[in-house]
Amino acid sequence: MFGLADCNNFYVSCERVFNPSLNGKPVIVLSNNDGCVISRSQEAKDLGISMGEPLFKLKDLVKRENIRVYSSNFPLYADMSQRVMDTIISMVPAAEIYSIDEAFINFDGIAVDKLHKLASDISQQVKTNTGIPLSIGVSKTKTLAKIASKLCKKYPKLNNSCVMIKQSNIDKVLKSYPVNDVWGIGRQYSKMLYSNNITTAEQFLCADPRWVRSKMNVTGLKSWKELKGTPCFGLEENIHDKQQICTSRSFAKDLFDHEEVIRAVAKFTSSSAQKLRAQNGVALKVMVFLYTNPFKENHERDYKTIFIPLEYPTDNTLELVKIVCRHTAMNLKKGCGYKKAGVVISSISKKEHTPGFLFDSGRSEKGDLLMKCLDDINAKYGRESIVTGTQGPNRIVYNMDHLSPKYTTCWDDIIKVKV
DNA sequence: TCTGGGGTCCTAGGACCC
DNA sequence: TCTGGGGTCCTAGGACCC
Repeated sequence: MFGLADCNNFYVSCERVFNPSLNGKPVIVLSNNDGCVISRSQEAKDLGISMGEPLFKLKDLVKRENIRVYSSNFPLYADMSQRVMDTIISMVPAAEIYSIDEAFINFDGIAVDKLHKLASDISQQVKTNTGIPLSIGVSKTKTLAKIASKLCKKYPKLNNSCVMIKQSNIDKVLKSYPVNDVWGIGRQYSKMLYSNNITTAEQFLCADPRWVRSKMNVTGLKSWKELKGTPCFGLEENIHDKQQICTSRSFAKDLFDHEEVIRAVAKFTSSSAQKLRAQNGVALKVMVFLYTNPFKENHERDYKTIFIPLEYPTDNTLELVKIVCRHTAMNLKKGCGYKKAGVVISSISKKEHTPGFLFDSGRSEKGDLLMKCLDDINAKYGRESIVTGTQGPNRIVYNMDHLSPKYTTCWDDIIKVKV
C-alpha cells in the first residue's frame, strides 16, 4: 500500500506559518525575479489565478483584491520542508522524499483498518510540529495514491486524508477524474488523448494497452497499469547522486554588457562545481546556454547552447570557470542583450572511481586542497565569501521586491524582524 | 517595464565493435 | 557479378515531474 503526503499550497503555507495575518487572505508566491506565480493560496485560486501566470498580467487584480504577494524565499521553504519530512519519516515504515513538498510512503505491514487513522495522525502531527497543512492519499499504487491525495484538496470534509482501496470506490473516482490530471500524463499526451475522445481516467483504462504502448511508449503504459492497480513504481528510499547539475537564471534586465554575462556564467559554473564536489563527483562535460529575451520582438536574437567536452574528469572550479568562460566569450553575439543563461554539468562519475590523468604531475592534488579550502571557507563565512576573479565582487541584481525574512535559517534576518 | 528553475526517463538513430 | 549479422554505447530531443 502506498501513500502520498503532499503539503497544501506549500510556499504560501510557509509564509503563513510566520505571518498568520495572511490566513484567509489571497496570497501568491512568485518565481525568481518576481516573474511568474508558482504558489497560490486557495483564495488566490478562487480568484482565477493560474499556475505560471506572469505577475504583470495580474497587476490590476492584485490591487483590486488586495492580494498578498511574496518573492520566493527558498532557504525558508527548504528548511520547513526538512521539518515536515522529519515528522513523516518518524511515523511510517519507509518513505521517499519525492520533492520539496511531497513524500511517498510505504504502508507495508499496516492493517487496512488502521490506515485511515495513521494517515490522519500524520497529517495532524505535521500540522502541530510545523504549522504546514498536509494531505495524505492512500491506495494500491503511487499513481492512485496521488489521485487520492488530490481528492483531499477537493473535498474538505475528508479532513486531509483519503484512503482509496475498495475497487468500487476507485472505479467511482476514475469515472469522472480528468485524464490530464493523472500523474505522468502531461500536456502533449492529454492533447493526443483528447483527440481520440479520451478525457477521463476511466476512458483511458478502456483503451487497448497495445494502443497505449504504441502512442505513449512504456511510460504511458506504466501509468495505465498503475491506474488498473498494478504497481509499476516502487518506493525509492535511497537518494542517489545527480546525473546532471544545472544552475541557471533569468536576469532582471537584458544584459547588453557581455562582461556581465560572463560574470554570471562564472557564478553559475562555480555554483554547479560546488554541488558536484558535495556529491563527490567529477564531470567530463559542460554545457552552457545563452538566450536573449524571447518575448521581445524587433531585437537581435540569439538562442545558443554550447557543448564543451573536457579533457579529463574534473570538479575544479578554477578549471571549469576558465574553459566555460572562454567558450562563452567566443559565442556571445555582438549587439545581443541576454536575458537568461545557464550551465549544465554532465557525464558525472564518482571521484574515487575515476582513473588518474596521465599527464597530471601533481596538479590535481594541489587543486583538490585548494577546492577543499574554498568550500570550507564558504561554509564557515557564508556562500560566496570567496569567488573567482572572473565572477568578480559585485553581486548580480535580481528583482526580489517582496521577500519575507529567512525566519528559520538566517540570524541577520531574525534580528531585523525583532527590530 | 514585467514572462522560473532544476531535474528524470525513454527512444531513435548514428557510430562503433567483432 | 558477388559486399553480413548481431550486438553495444552514446546522444539529442521529446516527453514528463515538482
